[in-house]
Amino acid sequence: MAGAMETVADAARQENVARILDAAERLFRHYGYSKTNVADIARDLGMSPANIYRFFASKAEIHQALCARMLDGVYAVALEICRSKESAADRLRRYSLAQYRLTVEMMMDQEKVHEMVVVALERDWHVIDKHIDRMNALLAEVIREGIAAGEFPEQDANVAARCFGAATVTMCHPQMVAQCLAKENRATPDELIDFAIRALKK
Amino acid sequence: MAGAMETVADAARQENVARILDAAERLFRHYGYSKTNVADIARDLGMSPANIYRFFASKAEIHQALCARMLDGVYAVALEICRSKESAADRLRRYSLAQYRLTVEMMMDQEKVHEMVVVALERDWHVIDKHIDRMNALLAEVIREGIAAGEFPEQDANVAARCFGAATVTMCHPQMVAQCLAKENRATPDELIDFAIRALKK
DNA sequence: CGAATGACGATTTTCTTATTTCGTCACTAT
DNA sequence: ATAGTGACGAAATAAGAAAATCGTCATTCG
Repeated sequence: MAGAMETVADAARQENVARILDAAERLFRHYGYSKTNVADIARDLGMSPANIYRFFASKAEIHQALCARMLDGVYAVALEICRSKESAADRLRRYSLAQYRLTVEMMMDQEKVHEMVVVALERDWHVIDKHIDRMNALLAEVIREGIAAGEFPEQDANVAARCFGAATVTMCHPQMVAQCLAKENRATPDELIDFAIRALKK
Repeated sequence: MAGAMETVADAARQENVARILDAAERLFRHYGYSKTNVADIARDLGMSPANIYRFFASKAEIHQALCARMLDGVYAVALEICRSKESAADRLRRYSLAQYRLTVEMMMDQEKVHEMVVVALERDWHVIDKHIDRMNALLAEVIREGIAAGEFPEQDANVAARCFGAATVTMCHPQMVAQCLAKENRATPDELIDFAIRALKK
C-alpha cells in the first residue's frame, strides 16, 4: 500500500518533471538558455517559480536534465541501429551517419541551440562523459560481434571502439561539426567512415 | 641599385616585424592577449605606439602574424619528420606524436595561451585553414611514397591524408586535446595512431 | 498532510557613465 | 625622403549604480 502510494507519487512527480523539461526545451530553443529564466518556465506552465524548485534544485539542473534527455534520444537511435541484423560494418556505417545527421540537425537550429551546447560542454561534462561511455560500449559490442562473425580480425574490442569513436569525432562533436561544415578541403562523412571501418578490418 | 635598396629596406622591415612579434609573443603569454595593448608592446620595444602601425595595420594583425609564425614552427617540425628516411608508417607515427606533443605543450601554458587559441579559432580561421591544407599536403606526400614503396595498397593519397588528419584530430586540435587530457576512457595517442595507420594499410 | 505559493535576501545581470585603447594624421628629425 | 612621433577622435572596455533573477522559507490551499 505504501509502496503503491510511493509509486503513484513518483509517477506524478515524473510527469511534472517531464512537463517542466518540455517547457524549458521549448523556451530555451526560442529565447536561448540565458534569456530564459525560471519565472518564464513557471509562467508557461501556469505554476509559481518556487514550485519549479520542488523538482529541480537549480536552473542549471534543469539544463543538465534536458541535456541528458536529448542524449537519451541519440542513444536510442544508436541502440536501434546496433541491434539490427545487418553486418557489423553496415551497422557501424549507419551508426556514424545517424550520429552525423543528428548532430548537423542539432547545430542547424544555430544561435540558441549553440549556446546550450557550449553551456553543456563546460558545465555538464560528466553527463556527456557518461553518454560517451555507453556509446563506446555499444560500439564495442558491435565490433565484438563483427569479430565473432569473422568480419573483423581478432582485436581488443574496447580499444577498437574508443579508436573508432575518436576517429569519427569530427562527425558527432557539435563544435567540430560546426567548424567543419561547408569546408571544402575536408574528408566527407562517407570517406571517413570507410577509413575507420577499414582500420577495423586491419 | 634600386633593387638593392629595396632589399635592404625590406630586410630592415622584416627585422622590425620580427622584433615586434617577439615582444608581442612574450607580453601576450605573460599578460594575456586582451590585457596587452599596443602601447605596452611599443613601450617594451622603446618605440611609440604609432610606429607599430607602420608594420601592422591593427592589433588583430599582430595576433594573426604571430599565429602564422607559430604554425610555421609546427610545419617545420612536421616537414623535418616527413623528409626523413624511415618507412612511411614510422614517419606518420612520429608526425602524429610530434603534433600531439606540441599541442599538449602549447595548452600547458594554460590560461593566457588558451585565450590566444580561442581568438585564433574564431577570427584567424583562414590562417589555420592554410596550415591544415599544407599539413594535409605533407601527409598526402608521405602516403604517396608509402604506396609507391608497396607499404600501403593503391588508394587516393589526398583522400587518405584528409581521413588520416580527421581521424587524429583529437591529438592536434587544441580544444580537443584540452578536453580529452587526463580523461581515462579515451583512446591513447599510440592506440589511435596504430588505428589510423592500419586503415591506410587496408 | 503534502502540494503549491508569495514574499524576501543574496547574487547576477543589465544599464549608464567614465576611462582606456585603438588607429589616424599632420608633423619632426635624421 | 624615410623612419619615427605626439596629439587626437572614434570605438571599445572598465567601473559603479540600478534592476532582475535565483533560490529559500514560512505560510496558505486543497
